[in-house]
Amino acid sequence: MGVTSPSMQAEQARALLKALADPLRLRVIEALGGGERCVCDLTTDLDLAQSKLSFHLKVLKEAGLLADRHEGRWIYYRLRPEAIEQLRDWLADLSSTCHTPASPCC
Amino acid sequence: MGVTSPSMQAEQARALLKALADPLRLRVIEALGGGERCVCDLTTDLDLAQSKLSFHLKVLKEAGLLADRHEGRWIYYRLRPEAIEQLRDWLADLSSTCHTPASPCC
DNA sequence: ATCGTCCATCAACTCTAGTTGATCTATGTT
DNA sequence: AACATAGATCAACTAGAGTTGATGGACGAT
Repeated sequence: MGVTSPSMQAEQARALLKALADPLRLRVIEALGGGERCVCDLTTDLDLAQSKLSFHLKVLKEAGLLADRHEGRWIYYRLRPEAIEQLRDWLADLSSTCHTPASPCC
Repeated sequence: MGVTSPSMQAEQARALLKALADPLRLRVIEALGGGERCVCDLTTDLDLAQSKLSFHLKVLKEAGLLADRHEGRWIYYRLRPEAIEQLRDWLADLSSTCHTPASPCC
Protein backbone atom coordinates (compact mmCIF):
# COMPACT_ATOMS: atom_id res chain seq x y z
CA MET A 1 0.00 0.00 0.00
CA GLY A 2 1.00 3.57 -0.54
CA VAL A 3 1.99 2.87 -4.12
CA THR A 4 -1.48 1.71 -5.12
CA SER A 5 -4.11 3.43 -7.24
CA PRO A 6 -6.72 5.77 -5.80
CA SER A 7 -9.38 4.24 -3.60
CA MET A 8 -12.81 3.33 -4.93
CA GLN A 9 -14.16 6.53 -3.42
CA ALA A 10 -11.53 8.59 -5.20
CA GLU A 11 -12.35 6.89 -8.49
CA GLN A 12 -15.97 7.95 -8.18
CA ALA A 13 -14.95 11.46 -7.30
CA ARG A 14 -12.61 11.59 -10.25
CA ALA A 15 -15.39 10.56 -12.63
CA LEU A 16 -17.44 13.51 -11.41
CA LEU A 17 -14.49 15.89 -11.61
CA LYS A 18 -13.70 14.78 -15.12
CA ALA A 19 -17.27 15.19 -16.27
CA LEU A 20 -17.40 18.69 -14.82
CA ALA A 21 -14.01 19.75 -16.16
CA ASP A 22 -15.21 20.78 -19.60
CA PRO A 23 -16.32 24.31 -20.50
CA LEU A 24 -19.27 23.18 -22.54
CA ARG A 25 -20.48 20.73 -19.96
CA LEU A 26 -20.15 23.37 -17.32
CA ARG A 27 -22.45 25.61 -19.34
CA VAL A 28 -24.92 22.77 -19.53
CA ILE A 29 -24.70 22.26 -15.80
CA GLU A 30 -25.18 25.95 -15.17
CA ALA A 31 -28.15 26.04 -17.49
CA LEU A 32 -29.70 23.14 -15.62
CA GLY A 33 -28.91 24.91 -12.37
CA GLY A 34 -31.90 27.04 -13.29
CA GLY A 35 -34.12 23.97 -13.41
CA GLU A 36 -35.10 21.06 -15.62
CA ARG A 37 -34.97 21.61 -19.40
CA CYS A 38 -35.58 19.67 -22.58
CA VAL A 39 -32.78 19.03 -25.05
CA CYS A 40 -34.22 21.22 -27.77
CA ASP A 41 -34.33 24.19 -25.41
CA LEU A 42 -30.77 23.59 -24.32
CA THR A 43 -29.70 23.38 -27.94
CA THR A 44 -31.02 26.84 -28.71
CA ASP A 45 -30.12 28.38 -25.34
CA LEU A 46 -26.52 27.27 -25.57
CA ASP A 47 -26.36 27.58 -29.35
CA LEU A 48 -24.91 24.11 -29.86
CA ALA A 49 -24.90 21.54 -32.62
CA GLN A 50 -27.42 18.90 -31.66
CA SER A 51 -25.00 15.97 -31.78
CA LYS A 52 -22.47 17.89 -29.75
CA LEU A 53 -24.93 18.61 -26.98
CA SER A 54 -26.13 15.03 -27.07
CA PHE A 55 -22.57 13.80 -26.61
CA HIS A 56 -21.99 15.95 -23.55
CA LEU A 57 -25.35 15.16 -22.00
CA LYS A 58 -24.42 11.51 -22.24
CA VAL A 59 -21.10 12.10 -20.50
CA LEU A 60 -22.81 14.03 -17.71
CA LYS A 61 -25.53 11.44 -17.33
CA GLU A 62 -23.09 8.53 -17.22
CA ALA A 63 -21.14 10.33 -14.52
CA GLY A 64 -24.34 10.50 -12.50
CA LEU A 65 -24.62 14.26 -12.63
CA LEU A 66 -27.83 14.34 -14.66
CA ALA A 67 -31.09 12.46 -14.74
CA ASP A 68 -33.47 12.43 -17.68
CA ARG A 69 -37.17 11.98 -18.16
CA HIS A 70 -39.03 11.17 -21.37
CA GLU A 71 -42.25 12.98 -22.07
CA GLY A 72 -43.81 12.38 -25.42
CA ARG A 73 -41.41 13.45 -28.10
CA TRP A 74 -39.14 15.31 -25.68
CA ILE A 75 -36.51 14.40 -23.16
CA TYR A 76 -36.02 16.54 -20.10
CA TYR A 77 -32.71 16.65 -18.27
CA ARG A 78 -32.13 17.83 -14.71
CA LEU A 79 -29.27 18.04 -12.24
CA ARG A 80 -28.77 15.37 -9.61
CA PRO A 81 -27.76 17.43 -6.59
CA GLU A 82 -26.83 14.25 -4.72
CA ALA A 83 -23.87 13.80 -7.06
CA ILE A 84 -22.67 17.32 -6.40
CA GLU A 85 -23.11 16.79 -2.70
CA GLN A 86 -21.14 13.56 -2.81
CA LEU A 87 -18.30 15.37 -4.53
CA ARG A 88 -18.38 18.15 -1.95
CA ASP A 89 -18.08 15.60 0.83
CA TRP A 90 -15.13 13.96 -0.80
CA LEU A 91 -13.41 17.31 -1.22
CA ALA A 92 -14.01 18.09 2.44
CA ASP A 93 -12.25 14.90 3.51
CA LEU A 94 -9.39 15.63 1.18
CA SER A 95 -8.01 18.65 2.93
CA SER A 96 -8.90 17.63 6.46
CA THR A 97 -5.50 16.20 7.31
CA CYS A 98 -3.10 18.19 5.17
CA HIS A 99 -1.71 20.39 7.90
CA THR A 100 0.83 17.84 9.02
CA PRO A 101 4.35 19.35 9.03
CA ALA A 102 6.78 18.03 6.45
CA SER A 103 8.02 14.51 6.91
CA PRO A 104 11.81 14.40 7.11
CA CYS A 105 13.08 13.97 3.57
CA CYS A 106 15.32 11.37 1.94
CA MET B 1 -27.18 36.78 -22.34
CA GLY B 2 -27.92 33.14 -21.85
CA VAL B 3 -25.81 32.14 -24.80
CA THR B 4 -22.63 33.49 -23.23
CA SER B 5 -19.64 31.63 -21.80
CA PRO B 6 -19.38 30.61 -18.14
CA SER B 7 -18.87 33.37 -15.61
CA MET B 8 -15.45 34.27 -14.28
CA GLN B 9 -16.21 32.29 -11.16
CA ALA B 10 -17.04 29.23 -13.20
CA GLU B 11 -13.82 29.54 -15.16
CA GLN B 12 -11.83 29.42 -11.94
CA ALA B 13 -13.79 26.45 -10.74
CA ARG B 14 -13.24 24.69 -14.01
CA ALA B 15 -9.49 25.16 -13.76
CA LEU B 16 -9.56 23.42 -10.39
CA LEU B 17 -11.81 20.65 -11.66
CA LYS B 18 -9.60 20.03 -14.66
CA ALA B 19 -6.48 19.89 -12.55
CA LEU B 20 -8.12 17.39 -10.20
CA ALA B 21 -9.60 15.24 -12.96
CA ASP B 22 -6.53 13.13 -13.59
CA PRO B 23 -5.84 9.83 -11.85
CA LEU B 24 -2.19 10.53 -11.31
CA ARG B 25 -2.76 14.02 -9.98
CA LEU B 26 -5.40 12.69 -7.68
CA ARG B 27 -2.86 10.30 -6.22
CA VAL B 28 -0.52 13.21 -5.69
CA ILE B 29 -3.27 15.17 -3.99
CA GLU B 30 -4.13 12.23 -1.79
CA ALA B 31 -0.48 11.75 -0.88
CA LEU B 32 -0.25 15.42 0.10
CA GLY B 33 -3.46 15.02 2.04
CA GLY B 34 -1.22 13.32 4.57
CA GLY B 35 0.95 16.41 4.85
CA GLU B 36 3.75 18.26 3.13
CA ARG B 37 6.28 16.20 1.17
CA CYS B 38 9.37 16.73 -0.95
CA VAL B 39 9.42 15.72 -4.60
CA CYS B 40 11.89 12.91 -4.15
CA ASP B 41 9.68 11.24 -1.56
CA LEU B 42 6.64 11.59 -3.79
CA THR B 43 8.58 10.07 -6.66
CA THR B 44 9.33 6.91 -4.70
CA ASP B 45 6.02 6.76 -2.85
CA LEU B 46 4.00 6.99 -6.04
CA ASP B 47 6.56 5.10 -8.12
CA LEU B 48 6.66 7.70 -10.89
CA ALA B 49 9.13 8.85 -13.47
CA GLN B 50 10.62 12.08 -12.18
CA SER B 51 9.69 14.18 -15.20
CA LYS B 52 6.17 12.84 -15.15
CA LEU B 53 5.66 13.82 -11.54
CA SER B 54 7.22 17.21 -12.17
CA PHE B 55 4.78 17.82 -15.01
CA HIS B 56 1.77 17.07 -12.86
CA LEU B 57 3.03 19.04 -9.88
CA LYS B 58 3.30 22.03 -12.18
CA VAL B 59 -0.27 21.60 -13.38
CA LEU B 60 -1.54 21.36 -9.81
CA LYS B 61 0.51 24.33 -8.69
CA GLU B 62 -0.62 26.52 -11.58
CA ALA B 63 -4.21 25.66 -10.76
CA GLY B 64 -3.58 26.94 -7.26
CA LEU B 65 -4.04 23.58 -5.58
CA LEU B 66 -0.46 23.27 -4.34
CA ALA B 67 2.14 25.52 -2.80
CA ASP B 68 5.84 24.78 -2.72
CA ARG B 69 8.74 25.70 -0.50
CA HIS B 70 12.45 25.43 -1.25
CA GLU B 71 14.74 24.14 1.44
CA GLY B 72 18.33 23.57 0.45
CA ARG B 73 18.42 21.04 -2.32
CA TRP B 74 14.83 19.96 -1.85
CA ILE B 75 11.43 21.31 -2.75
CA TYR B 76 8.48 20.59 -0.54
CA TYR B 77 4.93 20.64 -1.87
CA ARG B 78 1.76 20.97 0.17
CA LEU B 79 -1.96 21.25 -0.45
CA ARG B 80 -3.66 24.63 -0.44
CA PRO B 81 -6.93 23.85 1.36
CA GLU B 82 -8.27 27.30 0.41
CA ALA B 83 -8.45 26.15 -3.21
CA ILE B 84 -10.42 23.06 -2.25
CA GLU B 85 -12.69 25.15 -0.09
CA GLN B 86 -13.30 27.60 -2.92
CA LEU B 87 -14.30 24.73 -5.17
CA ARG B 88 -16.64 23.33 -2.53
CA ASP B 89 -18.35 26.70 -2.24
CA TRP B 90 -18.83 26.92 -5.96
CA LEU B 91 -20.33 23.44 -6.04
CA ALA B 92 -22.70 24.38 -3.25
CA ASP B 93 -24.03 27.32 -5.24
CA LEU B 94 -24.40 25.15 -8.30
CA SER B 95 -27.17 22.91 -7.07
CA SER B 96 -28.92 25.44 -4.89
CA THR B 97 -31.51 26.44 -7.46
CA CYS B 98 -31.98 23.33 -9.57
CA HIS B 99 -35.29 22.22 -8.12
CA THR B 100 -37.32 24.43 -10.41
CA PRO B 101 -39.95 22.42 -12.29
CA ALA B 102 -39.47 22.03 -16.02
CA SER B 103 -39.94 25.10 -18.14
CA PRO B 104 -42.60 24.52 -20.81
CA CYS B 105 -40.78 23.21 -23.86
CA CYS B 106 -40.58 24.39 -27.48
C1' DA C 1 36.74 22.85 -9.03
C1' DT C 2 34.48 18.65 -9.66
C1' DC C 3 31.10 15.62 -8.86
C1' DG C 4 26.49 13.84 -7.45
C1' DT C 5 21.72 14.63 -6.38
C1' DC C 6 17.22 17.08 -6.78
C1' DC C 7 14.17 18.99 -9.78
C1' DA C 8 12.48 21.61 -13.97
C1' DT C 9 12.23 21.84 -18.86
C1' DC C 10 12.22 20.55 -23.62
C1' DA C 11 11.15 18.02 -28.10
C1' DA C 12 9.13 14.14 -30.10
C1' DC C 13 5.74 10.92 -29.80
C1' DT C 14 1.17 8.76 -28.37
C1' DC C 15 -3.34 8.61 -27.19
C1' DT C 16 -7.64 10.06 -25.61
C1' DA C 17 -11.39 13.26 -25.71
C1' DG C 18 -14.10 16.33 -28.37
C1' DT C 19 -15.96 17.83 -33.04
C1' DT C 20 -18.46 17.29 -37.32
C1' DG C 21 -21.81 15.74 -40.54
C1' DA C 22 -24.57 11.89 -41.67
C1' DT C 23 -27.65 8.35 -40.46
C1' DC C 24 -31.05 5.97 -37.49
C1' DT C 25 -34.93 5.44 -34.17
C1' DA C 26 -38.94 7.00 -31.83
C1' DT C 27 -42.83 9.74 -31.35
C1' DG C 28 -46.37 12.62 -33.02
C1' DT C 29 -49.12 14.83 -36.97
C1' DT C 30 -51.87 14.94 -41.06
C1' DA D 1 -49.27 5.68 -44.93
C1' DA D 2 -46.26 9.61 -45.47
C1' DC D 3 -44.07 13.16 -43.27
C1' DA D 4 -41.86 16.10 -39.64
C1' DT D 5 -39.43 16.78 -35.42
C1' DA D 6 -36.63 15.33 -31.11
C1' DG D 7 -32.78 13.17 -29.93
C1' DA D 8 -29.22 9.28 -30.02
C1' DT D 9 -25.49 7.12 -32.43
C1' DC D 10 -21.79 6.34 -35.64
C1' DA D 11 -17.35 6.95 -38.37
C1' DA D 12 -13.81 9.99 -39.69
C1' DC D 13 -11.25 13.68 -38.33
C1' DT D 14 -8.80 17.16 -35.10
C1' DA D 15 -6.70 18.92 -31.28
C1' DG D 16 -4.96 18.94 -26.86
C1' DA D 17 -3.19 16.59 -22.82
C1' DG D 18 -0.06 13.21 -21.05
C1' DT D 19 4.28 10.31 -21.67
C1' DT D 20 9.12 9.45 -22.46
C1' DG D 21 13.94 10.10 -22.50
C1' DA D 22 17.38 13.53 -22.68
C1' DT D 23 19.28 17.86 -21.25
C1' DG D 24 20.04 21.79 -18.14
C1' DG D 25 20.27 24.48 -13.84
C1' DA D 26 20.63 24.81 -8.75
C1' DC D 27 22.52 23.37 -4.64
C1' DG D 28 25.48 20.67 -1.52
C1' DA D 29 29.46 17.67 -0.57
C1' DT D 30 34.27 16.38 -1.22
